[in-house]
Amino acid sequence: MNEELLIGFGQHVRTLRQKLEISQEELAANCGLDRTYISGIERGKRNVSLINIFRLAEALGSTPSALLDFSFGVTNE
Amino acid sequence: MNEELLIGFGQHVRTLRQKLEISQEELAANCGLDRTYISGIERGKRNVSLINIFRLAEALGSTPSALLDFSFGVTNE
DNA sequence: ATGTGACTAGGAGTCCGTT
DNA sequence: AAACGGACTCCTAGTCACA
Repeated sequence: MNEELLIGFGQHVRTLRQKLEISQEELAANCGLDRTYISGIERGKRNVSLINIFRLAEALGSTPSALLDFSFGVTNE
Repeated sequence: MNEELLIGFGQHVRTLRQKLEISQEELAANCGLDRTYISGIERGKRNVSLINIFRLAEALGSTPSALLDFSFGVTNE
């Protein structure tokens, strides 16, 4: 299911952010996005688009490719 | 700039599709998207969202991570 | 410092067609 | 087979007040 995918992505973003020991607010500032938007992403409520994936990756000191490299419960048949 | 990013992504999609020797129409059918939408993506006119990146990756016999692993002219900065 | 619901504008994505 | 356009629906980007 798609929901799982967004949640998996969000958790991955959160993990990377916490590794940097920065708040959602700081991350938001670093990539020019809104704090509540970051919150929505980490909770899997947002279907982020390509451009914002690149922005996030940069702000997280990672790469877009690495940002999509996560496992998620493939409830999908 | 963002435009370069979308174009880079689009070219990468096109390359992968041509390796499979399938048409845009076939790719569209394989990932449940519209033919004209695929065309737009390959031309760098579309800012694809996360869920569709995953769908494209699957239909291309690749991974989302690999799909974002391309270089693009960083006209940025 | 974060979660959440609601909101508008604009873009994602579809469907018709022509070149 | 693919580029491109118009018109359409619905969702995402981005922001707000508030829990």
